[in-house]
Amino acid sequence: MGKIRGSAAETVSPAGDGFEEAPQTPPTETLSISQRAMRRGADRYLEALNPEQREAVETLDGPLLVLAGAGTGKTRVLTTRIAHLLRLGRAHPGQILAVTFTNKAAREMKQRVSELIGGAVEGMPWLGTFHAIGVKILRRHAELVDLKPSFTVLDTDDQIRLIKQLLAAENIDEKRWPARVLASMIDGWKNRGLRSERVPDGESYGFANGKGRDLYAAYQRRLKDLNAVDFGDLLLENLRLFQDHPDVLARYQQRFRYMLVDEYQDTNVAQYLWLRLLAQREDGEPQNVCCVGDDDQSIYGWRGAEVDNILRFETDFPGAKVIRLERNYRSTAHILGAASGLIAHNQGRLGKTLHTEGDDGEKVVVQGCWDDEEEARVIGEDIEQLQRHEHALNEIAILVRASFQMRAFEDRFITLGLDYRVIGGPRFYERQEIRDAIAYLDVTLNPSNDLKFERIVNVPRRGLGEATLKSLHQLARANEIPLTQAARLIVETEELKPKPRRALAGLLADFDRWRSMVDTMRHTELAELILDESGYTGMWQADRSQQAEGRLENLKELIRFMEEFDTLAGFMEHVSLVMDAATEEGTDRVNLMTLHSAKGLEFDTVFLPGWDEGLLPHQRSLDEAGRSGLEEERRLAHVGLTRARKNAKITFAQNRRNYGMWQTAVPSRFIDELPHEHVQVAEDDGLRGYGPSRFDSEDMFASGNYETPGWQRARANRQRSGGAPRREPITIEGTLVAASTAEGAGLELGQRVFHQKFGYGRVSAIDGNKLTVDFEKAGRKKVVDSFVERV
DNA sequence: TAAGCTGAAATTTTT
DNA sequence: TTTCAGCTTA
Repeated sequence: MGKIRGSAAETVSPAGDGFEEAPQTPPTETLSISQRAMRRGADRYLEALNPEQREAVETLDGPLLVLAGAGTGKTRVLTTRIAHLLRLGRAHPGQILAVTFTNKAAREMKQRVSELIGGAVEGMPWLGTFHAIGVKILRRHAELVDLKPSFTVLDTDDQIRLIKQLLAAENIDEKRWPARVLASMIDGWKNRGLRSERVPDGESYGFANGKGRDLYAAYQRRLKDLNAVDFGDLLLENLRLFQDHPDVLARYQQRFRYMLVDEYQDTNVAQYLWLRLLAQREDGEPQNVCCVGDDDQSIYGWRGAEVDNILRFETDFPGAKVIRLERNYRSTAHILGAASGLIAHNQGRLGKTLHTEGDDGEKVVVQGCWDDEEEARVIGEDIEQLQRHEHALNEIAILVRASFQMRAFEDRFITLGLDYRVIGGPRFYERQEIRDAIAYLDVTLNPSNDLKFERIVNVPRRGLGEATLKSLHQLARANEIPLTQAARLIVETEELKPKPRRALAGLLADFDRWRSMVDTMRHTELAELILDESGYTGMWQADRSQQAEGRLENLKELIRFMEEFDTLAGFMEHVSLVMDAATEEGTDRVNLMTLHSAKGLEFDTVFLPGWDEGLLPHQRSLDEAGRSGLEEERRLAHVGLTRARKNAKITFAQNRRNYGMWQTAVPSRFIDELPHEHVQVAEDDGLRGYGPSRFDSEDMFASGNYETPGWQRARANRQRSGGAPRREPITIEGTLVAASTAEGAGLELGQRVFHQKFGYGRVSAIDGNKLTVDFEKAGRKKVVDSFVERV
């Protein structure tokens, strides 16, 4: 994982080592002896802040919005503020509510607070993600919302499986109305704080001709039956709890004397409502709520985040103070200038002007490429160049808009032997083997968890297929009992054939045995035993596919992770909410990730490939959300640029393969929105022109309309290597040893081919690497083999 | 039950 | 083009 760095002004020593007396503190008599003793540590941490940061830390009463631009020390303000509250004795750790979006952010905040206050205060119980805090509150009052305190939190897989069952029960064609579509609709409604009865008609009609709302309601009923909630419910049920039980709400309002919210621009409606309920005090006490965010970094609108929440803050919280952090400690003036100039094109923003006192640095480089392969090649070469100048690979990142872009880079880096790591992707907990393992553990503890039982009943294969499961379901539904119980009954009957019957009985006996060991055996050992005896480990050991080894490794990692908990139940409680991908650090590698997952990170050098119209901004964003979509894409571009400390390079490709079809791409409009004074257009150094580019000009540029600006640029930058796409020229340490020939490319007379300019056609003559092709639309043309693809 | 086939879809991702 | 899910066939 790329390191999250603090701002450049990271010079604070852990508080507690200073001797200065605090300049302004509350009356000493209100503090305990230990607090007074702690206070001798003084306010050195405040002196390390700039005036705006300091104001944000010291404005303790009333609503406060801190607009913290990229690299302006946002996390430091939040953590210092918490430390300050504690140091002044304004609140006990248990009276501060601090919410983040990710576990990572929560962990980091804990870490930094405890560094600031010298580790003297035990962990803050109410510092965590919205969801983690939501679970905590919900467990305490579960009965008030028709749940048992032991409720389980469903993951996405379980959700889908459950919805599939509902659709089947309603005889809804899953092809036309896929379960995942309904799942994401329900998710969207929950993000907006909507319970089924309040789903608007129009939206209800969006699924299965008006069954949307009813299915949502049925889904919720099933959840209650299962004593389960999904992620969205964690907040929604909190809202219900607070709304229906004002006394409970009042207790939390009084408890949380100070509230802090990180990444406020990412909050959705439900989270916003939740915060408002907690902050809205009727007893006349001030609403000490401090939200920190940056409207220019709001990039999660598509999953329910409402930029409006941050834009509306002053209306929502009358008398709110707004403090802008605009002093950037991260990037050079050129990078900042480019980013600021770009984001200034957005309309709906509160407006900030980032500035730095640092060097101008290098201008942002822009370079056009022929296609994505060349893009990868150019960037690969740049990286090798940087490497020769001892630039750490860890400090280089390639930020792409969509993950399919990564492939070209991975291919290239593998050929170059350049170490890289991919950040993001499927998270640890989401991996199949991890979910399977957890399902085994879950059923061991909780035999009535039907969804988990179904998941693993035939993994590894035990001959318990569709037919068996169907009988089980029938019996379970008829008697309203969990599947495992139905299984117990059914093995006593003649209903199943001997084979499945024996298999099922065996599995039940296994679970019983494992369950009997829960209290006596160490939970990590038990987990290993279960995975072993169930045949699950064996299944992957027998699997000779490439990924099998990694999966076994992940299972071991899971056991290691369990060590951090005392009991199996304790582990299960947290596993769905608090398990991140374990990213190795340590080795020096180039970082490859999406723009989304780059938020919050920073690197010396950042490459931003794929600034093509349609990719960034993404076409789908434009289609679905119009101007606000465009603005979110622009913010994404802005996030990308502001990740760079020293160097940023933007590239675009003139040809991109979209689902197999070559398409001519146009440079992103964002490129032309960058201020000229901060940008340098890369010149072709002529060194890269190997391969067919030496001799294909006569064909490529002799005829036809090649005078468009795009083609002119393409010509200026032409560095195409030999070989049809996906077929690298054979090189030994960069020396071309075998250029493509028509024969080598497997072309023969009559072969149907595709050309990005002329379309489809058939080869009518071959002369070395030059082909004569009869194109279906463009007629007979002479082209170089490397410009066509076999189809 | 399991491999092979066919057709549709194809951003971004956290909890 | 690739991937993946669901369906068909051995």
